[in-house]
Amino acid sequence: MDNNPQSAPEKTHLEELNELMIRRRQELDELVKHGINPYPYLFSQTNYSGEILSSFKDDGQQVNVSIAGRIMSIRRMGKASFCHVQDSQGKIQVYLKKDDVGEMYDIFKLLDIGDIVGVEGFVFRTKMGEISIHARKFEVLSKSLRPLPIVKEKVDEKGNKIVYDPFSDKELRYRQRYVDLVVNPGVKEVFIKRAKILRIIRKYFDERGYIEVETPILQPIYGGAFARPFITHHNALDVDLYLRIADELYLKRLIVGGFDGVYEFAKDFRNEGMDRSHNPEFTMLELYVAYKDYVWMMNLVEEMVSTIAKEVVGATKFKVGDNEIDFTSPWKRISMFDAIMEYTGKQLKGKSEQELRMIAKELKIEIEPGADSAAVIDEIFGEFVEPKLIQPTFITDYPVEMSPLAKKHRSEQGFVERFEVIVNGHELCNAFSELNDPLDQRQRFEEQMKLRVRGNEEAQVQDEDYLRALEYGMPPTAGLGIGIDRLTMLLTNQDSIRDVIFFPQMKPEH
RNA sequence: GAACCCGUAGCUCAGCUGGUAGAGCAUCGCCCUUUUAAGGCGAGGGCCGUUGGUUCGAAUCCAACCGGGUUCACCA
Repeated sequence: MDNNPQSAPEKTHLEELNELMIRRRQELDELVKHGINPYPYLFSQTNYSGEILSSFKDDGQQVNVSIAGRIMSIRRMGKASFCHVQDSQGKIQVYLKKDDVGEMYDIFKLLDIGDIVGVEGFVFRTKMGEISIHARKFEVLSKSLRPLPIVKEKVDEKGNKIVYDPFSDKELRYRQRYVDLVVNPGVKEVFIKRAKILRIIRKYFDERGYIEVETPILQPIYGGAFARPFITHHNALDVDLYLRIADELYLKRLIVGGFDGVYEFAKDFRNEGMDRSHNPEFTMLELYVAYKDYVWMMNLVEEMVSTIAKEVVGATKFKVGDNEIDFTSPWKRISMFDAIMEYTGKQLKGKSEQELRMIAKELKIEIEPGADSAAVIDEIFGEFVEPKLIQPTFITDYPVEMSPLAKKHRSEQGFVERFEVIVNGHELCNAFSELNDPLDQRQRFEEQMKLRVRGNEEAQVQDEDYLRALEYGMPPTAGLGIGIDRLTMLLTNQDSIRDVIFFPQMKPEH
């Protein structure tokens, strides 16, 4: 081994090489000197760790296998060694002895935790009882040049796993998710469940004949939600464009165009604060179905979410944090004002902005001077009701000022046909009977413009093309939006949105 | 945006009544052909987040900045 480097340590883009990294580069050179290609092209793996472990029988029959994966631990004992190799299904122990692999044993000495190898051999059970692969051959498939965090595990007498020195630094875990995924097996599980949730929803909608569509992310006018947008610029057209905050108005244009049901898993972007339940880009599922109303949509949501829970968690009743949540239908349905009445004893129906402000004062809630009555009501609801709603609950019938895209209530003056589902104290989805009266819609936009003048940066912007579409005629339509990240948080029992997004937004590293 | 907490070896952490750095794992050398948090003996490894200040002397005290976490605000 070359122990006197002639030149100063080279640098990567991120940092100077430390001892461990220099060491691994030297081993890489050694491998090449031995005629080994440390980065070959192919390996024909025919088995996976999980499948080998579950199908093993102690019947003396020799079963030959070939696996590929990353070395996660090594125990060297002179002329024989054990290591654990991790593939997509988990880990399996590999036993190598010099008598069996010959010259290659010297190559194995040049390998480290983190290197990717292919192993051929037969399955056996060790004296200590662990099902393992007795290697006859192995191949280097990729030499790792960086030390992986070392996480050790021990299984106690009761079969519980004790983890020593877990890789737990959240900053490193999020910035280097690839490392997190390698050493923290639970992380992968969450994302596999996330994929499963998407698959189930897709299947559920496709079976009903709804069409999955794609609509613009770059929009000349942003709309469909209350939020501040990201702005970007298109050079060739020399126009500013907005990253969408919602795809609602485009999906409804498609309903005008004659689709009876459309949905999109949309990455939306909102230029706002970040916290445990907000990432600047997030995934929203929106669905629009013609000739249906919000009552119909409530039934769909109830059925679909409990179906997802059953398939992903295996039950409709399960623990999320400290709470046991029961998605079994039917869920409670209560109007927004009745819910406020229930939790505060205050009746808000028919109250003016002044009266609402008085009530807020009695409840000791601070209200910003620029707030309109809708904002006051929402503040009261958010403070006193939402956090108390643990079991899935439909909150229905919102004041018209809060919902400029929702249709007027068929019987309650001043309200719209809208519902949200609140679970575990957080909004899970939002839906309404869509406003399809173009004249009413124009008035609602005008109300929003007035709010904007009053200083509300999040008030919605008038979209003339959308109004034109409505003027051609949109059928009665039910619409729904579900936050996929939040749904995933619930079903995987994660309390931070960063744990259900592979690469959450972070400040630049340098 | 605000408050509080944190930043020491590749990883997980100790050291913080100021005297210039420590453990376990990982790494290196020797021994070890069924081990498993393998073991035994020995060794190396640090701009103590950055920049200033106080001091004879700072990982330790102070300030600013950078990054992270938590809570609150915002996100209806």
